[in-house]
Amino acid sequence: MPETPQEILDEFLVSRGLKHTRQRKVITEEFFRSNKHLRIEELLSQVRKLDPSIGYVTVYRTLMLLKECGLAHQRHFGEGQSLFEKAGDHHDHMICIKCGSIAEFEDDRIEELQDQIAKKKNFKIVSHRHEIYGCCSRCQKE
Amino acid sequence: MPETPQEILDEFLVSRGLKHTRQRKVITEEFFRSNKHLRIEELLSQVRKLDPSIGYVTVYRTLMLLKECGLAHQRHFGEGQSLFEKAGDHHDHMICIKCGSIAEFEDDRIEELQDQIAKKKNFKIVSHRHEIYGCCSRCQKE
DNA sequence: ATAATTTTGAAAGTTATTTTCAAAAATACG
DNA sequence: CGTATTTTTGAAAATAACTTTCAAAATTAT
Repeated sequence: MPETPQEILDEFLVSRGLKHTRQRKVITEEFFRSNKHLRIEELLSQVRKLDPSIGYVTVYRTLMLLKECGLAHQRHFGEGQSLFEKAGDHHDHMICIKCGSIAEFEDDRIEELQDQIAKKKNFKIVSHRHEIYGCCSRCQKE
Repeated sequence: MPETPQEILDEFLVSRGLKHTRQRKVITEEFFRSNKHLRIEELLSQVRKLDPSIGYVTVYRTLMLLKECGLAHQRHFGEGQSLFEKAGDHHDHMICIKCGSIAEFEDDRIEELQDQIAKKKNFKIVSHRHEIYGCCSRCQKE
């Protein structure tokens, strides 16, 4: 029952008549091995250490697949490139505007209040994003 | 003391040695007259009803000025173009993923919880974004 | 093996801005 | 008020960050 990401991806590929490739395997493994928020370019350079022939587009497409089968989330913090993170238990983000570091937080009380607000307007929540921007403790010292 | 947006912009222009132009006046007035979230293109077409010679770039640049002097906020909901809204009392957004309508909400209890979370990590909040995505009551009926 | 499909990587195309540049407008100066 | 100086403007070119296209290469089916 607790399938690994690779197994979930495999099933997804089969269910869609898609193929198994060396590139998809390497990219997926690298993505799940690293546990940070990654830009496409970052994952690309990690993956190229293992196989220099892999191109940007393949990493991009593989991340789209991971998103489609629910194994990854794409985040757009501030401007610029988006970041991808492993799907897992829910959490929100606290982003330092100086160093770019990202801390995660979670608070059931906030989720509860959100639900109340939505219910009052008869709005059906599909997802949400809650990001706190500011200065992390390390950067405040400088 | 309670200066109008135009006055605040004027002071800002003077303080930076910038000039007063007919275009800036029209664009700013239109922006503050309408009270929705506006795309650059939307504001452009409103403004062109008053002066068809005004170009996209001037609207864009004027909005950047309004942002710089704190009179406007730029929002990036989902993908696509960004929206600009008047700065004013704080509120967050509830966005319908079907029709794109935007409702505003505000909840001091959530703000309070946020502050608590930040304090615990010794994080100094500068701003935040909190967006709820889902289906508005009207779209649910279809 | 061979045929039928899907993938891949490079290059071209998109979208939404941003920047550049020469002409036009605004303020400063005499 | 005219002229000089600087800033603006609008059109067009440039960027950033994807997204799509296409012919060659890799997979899977037969």
